Amino acid sequence: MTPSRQTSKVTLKDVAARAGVSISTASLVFSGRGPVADATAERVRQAATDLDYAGPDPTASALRQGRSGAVAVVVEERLLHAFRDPFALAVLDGLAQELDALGLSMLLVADHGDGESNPLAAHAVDAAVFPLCGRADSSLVDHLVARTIPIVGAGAPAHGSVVHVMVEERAAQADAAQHLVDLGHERLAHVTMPLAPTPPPGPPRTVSRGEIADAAYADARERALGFLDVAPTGTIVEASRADVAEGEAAGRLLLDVPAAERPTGIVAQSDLLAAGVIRAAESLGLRVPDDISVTGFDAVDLPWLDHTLTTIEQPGEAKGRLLGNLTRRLLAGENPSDTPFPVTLRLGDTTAPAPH
Amino acid sequence: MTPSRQTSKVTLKDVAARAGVSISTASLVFSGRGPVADATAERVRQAATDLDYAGPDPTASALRQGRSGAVAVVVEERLLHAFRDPFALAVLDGLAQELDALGLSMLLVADHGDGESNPLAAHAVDAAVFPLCGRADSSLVDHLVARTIPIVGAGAPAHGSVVHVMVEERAAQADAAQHLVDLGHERLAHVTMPLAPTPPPGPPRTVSRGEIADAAYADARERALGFLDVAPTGTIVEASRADVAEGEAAGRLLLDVPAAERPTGIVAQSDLLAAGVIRAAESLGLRVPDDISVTGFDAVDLPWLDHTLTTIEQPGEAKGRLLGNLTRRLLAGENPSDTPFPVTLRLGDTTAPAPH
DNA sequence: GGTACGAATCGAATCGATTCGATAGTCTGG
DNA sequence: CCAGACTATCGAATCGATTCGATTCGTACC
Repeated sequence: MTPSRQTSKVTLKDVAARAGVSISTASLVFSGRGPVADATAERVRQAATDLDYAGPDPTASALRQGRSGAVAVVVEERLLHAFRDPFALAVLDGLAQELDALGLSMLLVADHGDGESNPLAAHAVDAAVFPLCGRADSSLVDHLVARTIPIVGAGAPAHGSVVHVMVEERAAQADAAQHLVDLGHERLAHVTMPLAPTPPPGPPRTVSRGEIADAAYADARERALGFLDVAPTGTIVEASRADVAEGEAAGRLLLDVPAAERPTGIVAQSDLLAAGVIRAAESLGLRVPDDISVTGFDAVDLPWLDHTLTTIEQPGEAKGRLLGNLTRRLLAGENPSDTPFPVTLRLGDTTAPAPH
Repeated sequence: MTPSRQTSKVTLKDVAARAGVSISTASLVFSGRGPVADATAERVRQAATDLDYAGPDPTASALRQGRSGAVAVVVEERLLHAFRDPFALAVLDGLAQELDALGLSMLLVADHGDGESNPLAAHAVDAAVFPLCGRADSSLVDHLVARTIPIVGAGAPAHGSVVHVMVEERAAQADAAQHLVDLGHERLAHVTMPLAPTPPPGPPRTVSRGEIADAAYADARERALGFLDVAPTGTIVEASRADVAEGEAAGRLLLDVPAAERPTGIVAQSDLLAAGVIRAAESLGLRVPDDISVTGFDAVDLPWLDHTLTTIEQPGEAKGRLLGNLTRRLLAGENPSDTPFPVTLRLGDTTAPAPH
């Protein structure tokens, strides 16, 4: 219904013809790369306007130049779950800022894990980023390596060609546990994020040391090991998702028991899980931190939570920017190495000396 | 440091040469489009394996076929803010599901609004989606139209070439307000989302009828008009962001006044804002719904909220899928028209008869 | 006045595939 | 035994730009 539907696409050739110059000259006008007389440039621009030319075709340009201006951002789960955690969102945001400044766009790619469909085979990208710690191996990596596309990751996938931003998950989580021990807590428990891509559905469940060691997700595994370093006899419960509802369920599982068996300190692997645990505690009539101490991980902003969590401070936006930086350097031909990303324990009001 | 860095990229030509067939035959093997003898196909595949060929170059393929397999998903703000609302995330997720099924990927594009840099000029996309209601006009639209790229939107941008999913914002919000009137409430107030891309920073503020009429964001404007249809004398407050913190600030502004002036019913334009208002009320010692009734919009899942909001039910995932469907039909050459998306009032426990 | 130089422009090769029409070879049936 | 149908393969054109080396032209300098 538009007044004049263009019958065929306008190309640089058409513009050049109308301006009375060669295609190469017209190209120079748009790329601004070569010396072009002002008058000529103006004629070309006028012709482009007349013909409604929208600029050089990005595909053709990409083919010739060998770069597409897009970076694949790979997430494992459905977007809904991947970005429900404010921490993931912060990382994405930081990454977006950095890439934006480089004129790169993000191609959101879901890695379903079935080696079958390869969502990347059909797309031209200049680099790939795995911004969230996922499973240790991804079939996508082999493909990317074969295409000689640089890869940046946040702890996963584990592969020699992936440049990583590395967090000392184990030590950090041990710090949180040690903090509780220092406060006199003796019965500690731990709530993990999912240990594998498809955790057993249903309510949170207690997991064994062996299951920890075999966990497919490195971040969950390392944090659990850090907890065990400090509290070797502590109970460990796996949430099937790292969100408030699962955290609350895990909290109820741990806390809805006779007082003598009840842990007094709970180390959660994420702030959302910690918030859930706190909700569980309070709904059972237990006060935080008087009766129960709780720690989180990430230090995200939860305006609806009436506590300041004791947690591991991990600035997500900065992490995302760092990922972006590594991407830039790889694209510039540099050879950056894995980069540590420091995190620290932040004291809040959800931990206090053990009761009694 | 990889053992054998390929000196030059492997192309279809190399594979064809090694397999002893023509380029065209090799192409047929990968696209599976033409009749190829099993033995030949096998030889080609073997050659590809030998040479570490990662499949046809997506850029070249895109150029020849005229489609890139990517869809631009345009959001206005920084990603961090755009997807902080679970509703936005749900829409994105539904859209992702639908596009995934079509073999399309999402190119996340931030529309900064400055007509200067055009993030889309450099990228090949087959369609563009504006999944969240944003400002009425975007300079990107003209560019997309010139490139004859189909566009789908959720209420914005307003342009003849954009196919929309349409929500009766005004009527829906009026329903919520009417519900409060039916319960006997006489002093009503309204908390709006930002009315324009860059709302005055600082705390929420009361806005005039004129500012409503001039609002750049159609959804905020229409909802406010719906509120006014029912409560022409109600107070209206604009939040500078649609999140819990701003909702709480707006709530305090409205409720921290002498009881005689205090509204007994507050209609918020989003669930997050409503949750914030509830927090403000409770921190002032007011009970919801006994003292104050509050309504939201969207019916998102807020596991941390100890209420079931009375709200407008707007299934975000379904909305996203609908956007995906329209995209599919446009790409298939169909000519779909704007599609209504029904929303309904859902009663929860945050509204009750007016006190006294 | 002729040569050398720089600026502006152009022609043609190239990026790496897809696809159409042509050709060679195989099989069926009358 | 040959016309007709069908299968497998190939050559060449094409998608729409970018870019390198060559060409043209005017000017400055000796």
